[in-house]
Amino acid sequence: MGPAERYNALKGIQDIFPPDIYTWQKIEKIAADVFSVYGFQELRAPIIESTDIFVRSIGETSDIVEKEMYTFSDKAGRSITLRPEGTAPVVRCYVQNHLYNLPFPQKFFYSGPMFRYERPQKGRFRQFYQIGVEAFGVADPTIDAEILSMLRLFLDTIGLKELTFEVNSIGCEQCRSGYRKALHDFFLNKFDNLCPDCKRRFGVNPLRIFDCKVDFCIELRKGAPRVTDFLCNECKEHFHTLLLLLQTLNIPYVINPDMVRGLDYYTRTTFEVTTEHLGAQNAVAAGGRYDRLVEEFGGPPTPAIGFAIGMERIATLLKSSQKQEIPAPKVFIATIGAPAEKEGLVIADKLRGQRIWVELGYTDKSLKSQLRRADRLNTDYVFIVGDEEIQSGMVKWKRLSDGTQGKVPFSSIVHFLSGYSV
RNA sequence: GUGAGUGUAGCUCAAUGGUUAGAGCACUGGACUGUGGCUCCAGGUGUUGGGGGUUCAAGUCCCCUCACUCACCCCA
Repeated sequence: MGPAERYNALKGIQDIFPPDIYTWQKIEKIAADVFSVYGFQELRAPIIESTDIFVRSIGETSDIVEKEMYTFSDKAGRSITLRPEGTAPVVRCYVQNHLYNLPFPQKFFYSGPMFRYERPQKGRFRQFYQIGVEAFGVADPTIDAEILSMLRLFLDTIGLKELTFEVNSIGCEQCRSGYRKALHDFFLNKFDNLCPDCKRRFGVNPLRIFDCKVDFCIELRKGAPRVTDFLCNECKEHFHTLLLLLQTLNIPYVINPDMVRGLDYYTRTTFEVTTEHLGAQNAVAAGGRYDRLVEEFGGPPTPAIGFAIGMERIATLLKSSQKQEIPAPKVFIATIGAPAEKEGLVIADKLRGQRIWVELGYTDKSLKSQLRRADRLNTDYVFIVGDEEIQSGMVKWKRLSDGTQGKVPFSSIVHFLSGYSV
């Protein structure tokens, strides 16, 4: 690239602008509309936090903390991190501001950029946007079902199809210690045959061996104990009730006993919504329960559940499946000559005062080119103002959809367009 | 961090190692001097990502570098 193009956005970080921005606005609007009928209220947490907020919640051995965080020192030498996910800041905010004293249950949604230092690929960026929700205070699986119902309503409203809801339960800490031991015993005598990645996983988090796609690892893990077989009675009951509720709500789901989450704070319910149309990064939304996290942040024991939606991934799916809706001006004022240009500006001012979108033609362009521009903007009405119109006090109008035209007194333009005002 | 692929006009892409690197779309103007879409005509842009090498000759082959893309890893 030449000298004029030397400055580029950082790797894996993209600009969003028209026409794509309209897809993003649509996603945000539908999310806010849908979430609000479930009683979720917006919460804005900062995008930078003390590093240990993420280290302690996500887990020191997680990939995110080990190698993906944007961490740096501020001028006082404090370790600061750009948030790699949204839940930890919300929980910090919840505890710090004693939001558990708000009317129960407390339900929040948020949206904004997250940052992970990863190699970019399809559907994966270093700065990416999530819309997330968190519900605090309810242990009952009813709210798990509500959350999934809310996610379904959002995805339905936005118009996405061919999605799979995968659910699982990874139990509480008690179930998992028993399971971890059983898993350890199972893989111990197979250790030498595991792939290098899985050998590492064995020591760090044996659950992730289930994520491996290497053929002989898939073979080796056949017959391995499943976390669902190790659930305690309470967790088992919780999971079964959730599944019944999902059936009651006609939410089709697939139990994926291999689904493990990359963040350590999850307990019991985990879920993921996936698609076949996004390449390797196939999750459009994911979440789960985190019943211990509030307590770990110094708050009262508070069960909680949430999920996050990947905005880029939703936008990508929408762009390939739906025609992009681009807003168009209602009025274009084409003018001929300087006096007319001045008159056009006055008319435009009046219409804009009525909240009507008006574009101006500017007289350094021919009438033809002004009309062409009006057409490309997909304008509804063109007003033509020249010497004749100023003489007669009548402005010419033309409706571009069918080419009909007529005249209207300058003073009646707002009335003429009355159907278009707010 | 690892691997593979791709870099040519604003965009999508052509060009056997051989003259002055082309086409479509888009943009601007004209045919129609005050009327858009359809048609026709005209117009402009490139250090072929950058650097080095091989060759009589490199967009094309080789090396380095940068960028992008996809995949692994991991995840939204």
